[in-house]
Amino acid sequence: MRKPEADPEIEARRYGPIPDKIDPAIEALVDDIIGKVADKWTMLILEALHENGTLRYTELRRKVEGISQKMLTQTVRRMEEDGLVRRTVHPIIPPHVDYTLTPLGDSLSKAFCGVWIWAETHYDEIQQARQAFAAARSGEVHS
Amino acid sequence: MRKPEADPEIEARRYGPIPDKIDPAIEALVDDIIGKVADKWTMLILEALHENGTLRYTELRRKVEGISQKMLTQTVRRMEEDGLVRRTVHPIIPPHVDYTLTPLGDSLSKAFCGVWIWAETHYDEIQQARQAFAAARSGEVHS
DNA sequence: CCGGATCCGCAGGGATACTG
DNA sequence: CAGTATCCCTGCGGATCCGG
Repeated sequence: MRKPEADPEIEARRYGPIPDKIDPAIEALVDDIIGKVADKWTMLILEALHENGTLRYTELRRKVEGISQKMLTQTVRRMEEDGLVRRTVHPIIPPHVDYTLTPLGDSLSKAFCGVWIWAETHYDEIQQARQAFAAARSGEVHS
Repeated sequence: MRKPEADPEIEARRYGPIPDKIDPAIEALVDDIIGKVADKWTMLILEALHENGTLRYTELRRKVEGISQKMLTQTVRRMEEDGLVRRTVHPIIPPHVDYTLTPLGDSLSKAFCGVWIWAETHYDEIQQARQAFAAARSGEVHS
């Protein structure tokens, strides 16, 4: 399911020049958004929901390996606040809450697609770089 | 300079099906890389170097607004270790150290390009979503 | 002087226990 | 089941010091 679907809106701008950010207020805003969005857990949750469509709390927790309940709740709430995720509570017992991407969240997950592809394509180069770095370190002359 | 240059390698795979990650070891590796790369400072440094080509420590510090010296050094060192950045020390007085992206780092910055475009395109929608969320909160019946 | 290492105070994240 | 509350500890930011 992790297919690199192209977001038409992004594709449309992909080969046109992006107006270089001039307005510092806009720049700060964009940087702020990057700050919230360029987060490990945000990205992994985004991916999990993009792959699975709709997930319940516990399902999401299982898909996003290693996340704590606190960070799952916290991150998903901020994503809801930012309009990336829709949270639906079914008032039954036992409780049933499911999460799904909004169109906005879906567009972001598509924007991140290139990064996933990059990671899948280049992870071996990173490992090589780390080994080379470690080798250089140990080979250094310690004055 | 923030142009959405297309990475040929990514573009080539963009419309083909990505082999769904099956090997859990690879998956863990990719998630690990995402964990390091999906970081606010990493992304902002990547962007600064992509825009400017080569920067000295202090220049980089000025381009990446709000970063502390500690996080700048720390992040840039990890990026060097992962092969994203090349760090060149000129042994002169006063010291002169400059940073530039490796081809690997450059390819990552291109992969992140879609996210920048997304942020620039949708930041107003996020703000609206936040206001709507706040309005819904204040309009709630508090039990 | 530049680049960065070090120390410290505090916020943020992890693990666990508890509740509607 | 889906969180909240609590404790604890890592990790970040800010200030200061240092080597070249």
